[in-house]
Order: sequence, then structure tokens, then C-alpha cells
Amino acid sequence: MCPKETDEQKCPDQHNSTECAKHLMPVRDALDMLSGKWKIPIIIALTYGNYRFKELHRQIGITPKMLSKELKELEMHQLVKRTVYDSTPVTVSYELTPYAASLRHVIDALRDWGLQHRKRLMPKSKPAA
Amino acid sequence: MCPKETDEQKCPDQHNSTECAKHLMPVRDALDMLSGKWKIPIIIALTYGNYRFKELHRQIGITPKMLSKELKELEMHQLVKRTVYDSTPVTVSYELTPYAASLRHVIDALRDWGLQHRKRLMPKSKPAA
DNA sequence: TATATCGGTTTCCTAAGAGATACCAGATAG
DNA sequence: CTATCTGGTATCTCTTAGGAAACCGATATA
Repeated sequence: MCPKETDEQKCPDQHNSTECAKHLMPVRDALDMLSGKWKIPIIIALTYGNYRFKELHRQIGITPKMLSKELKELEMHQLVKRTVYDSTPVTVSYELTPYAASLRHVIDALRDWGLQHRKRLMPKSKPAA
Repeated sequence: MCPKETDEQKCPDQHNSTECAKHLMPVRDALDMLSGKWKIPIIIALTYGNYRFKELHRQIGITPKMLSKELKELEMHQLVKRTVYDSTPVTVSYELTPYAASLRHVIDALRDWGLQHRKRLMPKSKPAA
């Protein structure tokens, strides 16, 4: 999101496109923050407490490369705080910032809709095997 | 989502992984329905009224291939209704189903968070140029 | 001296997402 | 007879997301 906003998306021509961008852009911003394979698992893991890098790596099964990338993004967006302890070997702890709590409502909305949608589309099949 | 659920995601080992999947899977489901470049633009366009295929194509600037794919998915998920009129040439109209209204709350939550997040991260820069 | 730990980074690779372009059949308008 | 409209498909290409594996320097343990 932040670096540049050349993201030119068109829209129905009832409304001019800046008007439309104003509707789309924030949704895109939020979605960019949550989509991808690992953001939600990481955030949910961190709601249960602080974790060190290798702990996250092992526990959610993400490769170090992805984990490093995702954590950097989350930190840039002020959702995660990174703390280095100069123990030996160094340990680095990751925790959610208080601001991250603001995502709660969004994630809840997603989960609620996802739950009822699954029920609607597969009424009697396997209940989350 | 629907076809198969082999999507094995791990999770912090405080909770067993089925427990954790129960948290993650619905969020994934919802996110799958909304992420990607075109779902939201299409849905928002259709909230302003019915559109024919070529109209959507021209107005939101999506290629026919992608549009076709996205509309099929939305229809499969009962969010969009497709109606064929045997005028000449045939016209096909797409509209949101009443069920699609259930997404309203989710999209609003995303937009609200996106708006305040943008303000937080870029307090005084360009206001959606 | 060898091995393991820590938090990453680097390189290589594949699969998926997405764009560009051409094309189709049927009918009508010029 | 040709061009144009419709709702799409098919093919080719490029870009991005993501995984696998090896590696790094510093330190501790065996």
C-alpha cells in the first residue's frame, strides 16, 4: 500500500473513477494486509502469546523465507513488535501490538461469514474434518 | 473451498490442529471469496445495478477471460445470478443475488479498517489522489 | 574439533494469477 | 458481401506467490 498508489482501477462510469477508487482502495488495503497464505495464521498464533522466530517457523509450518517476509510486513504496518534479546544465541521475540486488536472486528466478520457460507453451500457434509 | 478440504494448515501446539483449523478455515473461505484483483470491483459494480458481460468488461477494465472466470465463481457461490435473454444478439445479464447482501458487513469492516489504517500510516499525505 | 543453536538470507524452482490477442457462431445493419 | 454486435474460449506469455534447500556468523556444548 504505502509506497505508491499508481494502482489505477477502473469502475462503472456512473461515478467518476476517483470517487470509485475511494471505495475500492481501502478495501484493497485491508485485503492486502490479510490475504496470502500466512498472515492470518501468524496473527492468530500471536494472539496466543509471544513467539520467537524459530518457534513460529516450527509451529505453523512456514518456511523461514516466508516467515521473515511476512513478519517484516506486519511490523511495517505496526501490527507486530519485534524485540531482540542479546542472550546467546540471540533470541528475537514477536508479539502483536495493541493496534493489532483493531483487526479483531475484521477477522471476526470474515470468520462469521465464512462459517455461515460453508453451512449454506455444503449443508450436510463433513463438518471441518 | 467446496471441492476438497485437504488444506492442511498447522498451528501453535497449545491447541490441536483440528481445533485450529476450525478457526482458520472459515476465515480462509471468506478471504478466498474476496481476494484476487477483481472480485471486489465486480461486486461493487453490481451493487449499482445489473450489467451485461461486455459492459462489465469495458467498465471495470477486466479481460474477458478473467471476467468469465470470476463470474462463474461468484455464481457458484450464489452471489451472482446469470440471466440469458434471447435477444439478437443474445445478451446475458449479471446481478447480485439477495444473498450477496450478506457480504455487506464484511466488506464494510474491511473498508473501515482500511480507511483508518491508511490514515494511521500516512497521516498527512495525499488523501486518495 | 565437531555439532547444535539462534535468526535469518540466498538461490533455484514450480504453480498459480493475470494480461494480450485472436478467434468463434449467429444475426443484423450498411 | 462485409462489418458489427453479442458472450464468451483458446493460446501464449509474463509476473507473482510460495516452497526446498543450502548457507551464514556467533556462541555454547560435548
